Amino acid sequence: MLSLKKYLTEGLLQFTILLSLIGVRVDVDTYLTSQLPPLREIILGPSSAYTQTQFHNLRNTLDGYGIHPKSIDLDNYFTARRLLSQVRALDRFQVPTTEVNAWLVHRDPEGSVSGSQPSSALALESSSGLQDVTGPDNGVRESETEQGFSEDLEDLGAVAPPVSGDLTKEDIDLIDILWRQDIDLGAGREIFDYSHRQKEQDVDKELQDGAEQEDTWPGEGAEALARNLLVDGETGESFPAQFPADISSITEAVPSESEPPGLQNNLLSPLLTGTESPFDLEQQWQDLMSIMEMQAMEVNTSTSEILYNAPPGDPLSTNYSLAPNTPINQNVSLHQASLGGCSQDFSLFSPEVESLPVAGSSTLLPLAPSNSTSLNSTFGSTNLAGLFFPPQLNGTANDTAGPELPDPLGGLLDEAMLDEISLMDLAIEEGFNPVQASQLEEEFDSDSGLSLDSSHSPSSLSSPEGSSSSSSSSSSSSSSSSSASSSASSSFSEEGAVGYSSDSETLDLEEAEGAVGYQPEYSKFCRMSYQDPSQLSCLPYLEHVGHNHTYNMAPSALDSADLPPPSTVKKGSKEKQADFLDKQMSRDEHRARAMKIPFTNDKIINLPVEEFNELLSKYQLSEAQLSLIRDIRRRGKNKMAAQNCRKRKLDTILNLERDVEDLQRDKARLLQEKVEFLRSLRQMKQKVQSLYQEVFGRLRDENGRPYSPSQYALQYAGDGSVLLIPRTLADQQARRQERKPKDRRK
DNA sequence: GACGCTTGTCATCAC
DNA sequence: AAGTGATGACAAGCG
Repeated sequence: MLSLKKYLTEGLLQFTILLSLIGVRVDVDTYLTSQLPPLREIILGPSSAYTQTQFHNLRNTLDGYGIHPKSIDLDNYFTARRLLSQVRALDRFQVPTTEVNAWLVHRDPEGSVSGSQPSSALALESSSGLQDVTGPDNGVRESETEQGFSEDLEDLGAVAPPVSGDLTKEDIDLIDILWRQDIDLGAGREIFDYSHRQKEQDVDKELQDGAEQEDTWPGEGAEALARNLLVDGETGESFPAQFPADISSITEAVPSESEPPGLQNNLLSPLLTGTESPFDLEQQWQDLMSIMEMQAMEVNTSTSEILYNAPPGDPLSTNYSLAPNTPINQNVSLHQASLGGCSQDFSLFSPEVESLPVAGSSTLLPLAPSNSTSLNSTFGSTNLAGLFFPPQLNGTANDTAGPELPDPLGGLLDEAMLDEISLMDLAIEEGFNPVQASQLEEEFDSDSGLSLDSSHSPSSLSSPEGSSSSSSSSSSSSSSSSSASSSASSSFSEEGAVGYSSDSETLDLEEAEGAVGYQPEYSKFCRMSYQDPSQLSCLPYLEHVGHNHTYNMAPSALDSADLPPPSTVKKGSKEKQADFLDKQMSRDEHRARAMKIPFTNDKIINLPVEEFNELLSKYQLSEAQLSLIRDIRRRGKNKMAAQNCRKRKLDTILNLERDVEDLQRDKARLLQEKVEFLRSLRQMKQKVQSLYQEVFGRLRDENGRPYSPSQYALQYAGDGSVLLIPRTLADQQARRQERKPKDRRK
């Protein structure tokens, strides 16, 4: 029951706070279901701050500082509050440039070529990809680099503005507004959902239309070959184009004339699979990507400039575009495929080209959601094969041609890609990618504070008040002093709960001042005074001037009984001072004086039980006196406990606020990562498409005529072979394969 | 005088 | 069982 109650109270409280801070639309369930312990703790967490026991444990076990959790560090306390406004100022969608730099550093290794070659970012790919492919003489690395660059530009809208092209200005504005709201509220993927759902519907329609278009496509090759073999138009040699199992290239075609055209094990090329689901997925991605791109550019100018606008400095896109490109020039070759030097003709009969207003040079356009039916459907399966099977130029004039077909591994990769995609979407929707969890921790190591409790944040470990410590950077003095004081609090008698043995200083002070107040409080106020304008609080006799509203109200009864009215006695300065001091005394102090308690309230409150009892035994005290002493002790301890409790509450709120900020930062970062992933994916698809077109266009039948794209399609088998099969058969297989992932998801 | 904030205090629970 | 801490609730005081 206890744990349940705590869960309810703490969980609800924190949950509510989170919701209020981050926005109603926060999908807390995702965090709850998230397998990140810190997140769970944020919501349900054994609340470090509210659950004292676990709070202690966390401190002791995780912090390693051994600071007593109950110690009140008013330095941190007030520092945190003072800096709260500053922290709030940061509570907005921000992707610090440092983060971007971090990405660059992290991703450099991935795309070493791209990262190290700033100029590459500017390269345009567009149609150059095909040109590069057709030009075997081109330097492998250079050509590929340029290709990747051109793709980048195309991605940016120069060649193929996929989604933005469909959006009207009003749409863009609306999206932008929604996006801003999303950012402010810390939520908003609904926006994307909504948008891409609409897009999805549109895409479905388009897909259907496109399918019809494709069906009615006039076939140039005319006769439907019963064979799925590649035939050299010149030699008449039939052969199946084969890809090496290692996926890295299209190996020499293995002559297998006996191979029936309908090898069911062969998987349809992503280019040829004209099914809806992949298309939808692709469409959604592109929609989302375009939206986020616009958003990213507006939300974070610097980031957007780095990521999108500055071609030379676009490390991400460069990386992604180049990485796949690098391997492109290897091993891929369709031997025996009759090129006939008509590599440029393929665009004329290529279904993709014809069906789409995209020429061979503008192969990127097919990606436009509006009309890229065949392409979208083909690439719809989101095949990353391009990464692994980049187009390669063989260097040899003929066979190379190099064309690599979209995906040698065909459906295998398609499924894998679907999984990957789903995982990515899931991660993004949930705000966290399990795979990136560790990365997130690294990125936000110091200030991440993904966890609710300060104990998770190294920076917050330095002191009981994680928030204050985390924000202590603004005032180094405060941080140092606070941490030092908190760490030393156990040795001092400042914290009544911690150090009961009141030091001589306290006693002296009290004796000098006539048992005024509690030394612990004086120490606290003095410590906080360095940043508090009212440094007078350092002076014990001024403590209550501005803060204590209760103790300066001396009980009239007691006062009258014990202390003569000021007006009736001397009216000298001493009397005024005494009167002033009296007003500074707490009610309990007045009572103690009235009852002639022989020792100070501080002793009464802060002495350990044993010493306290020993002290009582030394005096002959009446029952009333004993009762008062016990009440004073109880109230005094409770007073400090209340202070601790309130401080913990504030800390908890501050920590939650910081956590929200961190989560928002993470979300923004993940969204940008997603944008980059989508961008690279689109580039790869474009590349694969162009390669497919090129390969297909170079194929010739026995008569030396090109195959009709409407009637034939290239198909990839699991063993890496590439087959030319009738389009109808390819479509059937494509549909079949698309059902698999769907079913599997269910 | 109402209002918000701070602080102290009480009651209660849990350890 | 007593002592103590934690915490919600309330009240008083102040600006």
